[in-house]
Amino acid sequence: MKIQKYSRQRESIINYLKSTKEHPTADTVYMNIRNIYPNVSLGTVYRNLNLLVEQGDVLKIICGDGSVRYDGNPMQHYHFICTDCSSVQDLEMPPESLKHIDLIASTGFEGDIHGHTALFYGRCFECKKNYL
Amino acid sequence: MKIQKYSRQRESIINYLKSTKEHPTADTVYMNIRNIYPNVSLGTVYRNLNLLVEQGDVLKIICGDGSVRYDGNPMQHYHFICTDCSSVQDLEMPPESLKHIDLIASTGFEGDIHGHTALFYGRCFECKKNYL
DNA sequence: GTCCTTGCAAATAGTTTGCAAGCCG
DNA sequence: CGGCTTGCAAACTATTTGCAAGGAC
Repeated sequence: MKIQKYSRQRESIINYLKSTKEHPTADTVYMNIRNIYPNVSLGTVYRNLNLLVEQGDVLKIICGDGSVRYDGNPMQHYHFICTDCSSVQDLEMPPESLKHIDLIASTGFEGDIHGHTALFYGRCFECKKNYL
Repeated sequence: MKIQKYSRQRESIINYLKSTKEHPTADTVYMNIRNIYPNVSLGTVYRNLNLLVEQGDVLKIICGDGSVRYDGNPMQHYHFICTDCSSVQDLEMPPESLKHIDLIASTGFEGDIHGHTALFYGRCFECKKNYL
């Protein structure tokens, strides 16, 4: 891990990410940080997001359509994305509850499987209400 | 499904995709089609890939890093990506062997889960040899 | 003072689109 | 012929990077 100095922009980014459950995009982070530091640049936001992801302080979520979102909770957990409103939500399931699928995937495969990524989709609670 | 006319470029793209297990990127498809039709444009390749994916003739694979690859086998199946050489390989496991994880993910979640995407990673058979 | 970090702008990668010409049916 | 498809180039989106000025320690 390389030497790193304090920066209020970085602090502000991580604070914002830890304060929300929205799983914002880089651009949404940028919009929010600009409320506090109006001169912050998008480049700075990207540089810090990459840094935080590298350090393991923030998760980078690649959604099913290739778009990218960030999560201030670095603990391993699974995500759900609503096919109606595109919101990304955390799932409560314990992370180890899917550990066995690596073994299932290994059957008949000659390489070594070390892990997986998974993303669940469907209709979220809010959108479900519109279908009554 | 809209009216569609034959085009040798499209035919050539689907033939190429069905002939390989490499899971090529759009650019790799372009390179290969250019061997047959040197004047084909990248725009045409993208237009046809999107069309084929829409029609369900081809799968679009979003890799863990957000890069995109295409698969000429449209049957549902899971993929493995090697963390050493980045190759993408098909897994033999029956697609229904993971159907139960949607139920696991549903516990404690108020929305409806309709499905999931999953991608396995590790070291492929070829790369494994280099570690003996 | 050193050198990490920033703002700005330009550069890049991947993909899409407008348009006139070309090809299928 | 009508209209889907193409090649070409320009446009676009998301992200990265070079550089001189600013800030942390």
